Amino acid sequence: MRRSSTETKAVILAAARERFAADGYDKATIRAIAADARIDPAMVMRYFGTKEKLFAAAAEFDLELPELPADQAGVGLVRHFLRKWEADEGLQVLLRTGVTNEAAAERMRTILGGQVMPLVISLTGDPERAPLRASLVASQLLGLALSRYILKFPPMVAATEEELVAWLSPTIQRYLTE
Amino acid sequence: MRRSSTETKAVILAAARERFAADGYDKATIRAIAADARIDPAMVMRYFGTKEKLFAAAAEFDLELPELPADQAGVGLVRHFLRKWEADEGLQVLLRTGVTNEAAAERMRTILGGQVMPLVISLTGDPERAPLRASLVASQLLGLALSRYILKFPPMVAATEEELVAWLSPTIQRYLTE
DNA sequence: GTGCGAAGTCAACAAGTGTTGGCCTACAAT
DNA sequence: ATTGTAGGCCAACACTTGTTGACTTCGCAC
Repeated sequence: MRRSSTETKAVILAAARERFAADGYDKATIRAIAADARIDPAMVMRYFGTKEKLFAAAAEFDLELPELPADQAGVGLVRHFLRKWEADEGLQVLLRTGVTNEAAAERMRTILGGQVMPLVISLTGDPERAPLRASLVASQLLGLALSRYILKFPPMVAATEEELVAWLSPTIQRYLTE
Repeated sequence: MRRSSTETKAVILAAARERFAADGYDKATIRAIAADARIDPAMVMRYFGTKEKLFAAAAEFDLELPELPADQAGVGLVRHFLRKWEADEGLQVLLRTGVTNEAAAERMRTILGGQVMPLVISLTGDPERAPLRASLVASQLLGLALSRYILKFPPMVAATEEELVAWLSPTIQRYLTE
């Protein structure tokens, strides 16, 4: 039984996302990805050309930040971030490899500048301090993901979504409005 | 000109720290470390046995958290963390590889439990919520390091120590006392 | 000077990596 | 039934990695 070209490409991409998210760029082997997709490693090269290009495709990512009332931005951002992380492997892919890979780090900077900053500007109407505000917000949210999902600090793993929202949202709110 | 055994071992360890901090465990090659130390790769093995053991030695780390008056803990912790990061490569070594290496992640959990938590307990006198409080503090401080030193978000890189202390210390203070 | 042990080098290994090119083989159109 | 083509596989390449063991050389004690 044979798969269509687009089908196979999608299967490979899904397997790649999973592996990159779980293991990071270097430890996610073309052979391992191919095995997950039940396919020969050569096919991965045929469809994506190169491991770097495969990663670029797997790291495609949109935060899909919602419009938010300014006084609930903190709560909304923390909750949205947590749900996005758990629903979409893209963020984990980027964080897992951005730490040791300049291209992935650059991608995260681009997301900060292209997706987070515009929201902060529209929320605060203050283009001057928006870059710093956006970075501070990102620092706390990425720190959350790091300690809960990557380093797995036990209290962060045990905490519920609502507890985390309650603790972190005032921080985010202050970074946006103070 | 020949070096003594202990001298050589120290030179290797210093080179290893630098490489592990800059590149992470996998990309920091025994050969690269040896070249930095102007020595044959075989010597590294002779002195440390194995790459894993060399890493364990290079990742030895003490936060050296100071005693702090409870009402200035936020300011003190942020400032101490920033200075410690810049003075000692140990933290960078751990963060750069903890993201894709379970042993290093475990080490960070140990530091959280063995060094941060005790301070939080002595600061708050509340052993019940100390684990969560300590984790929240760590999440913001590690997020800071991540965005400033690893991902290099431009506004975080440009900010001065005092600006960062001013922004982050209320957060830390609240995680400790609220 | 002669040894001898410690400090250092060299060459090679086995395993794993991304990547390539040639070869099959199923399937739909003719 | 034949055949062309697109999907798939296999074996091998060139290279890098950690690691090993045999060999060399320096410098001090006698």
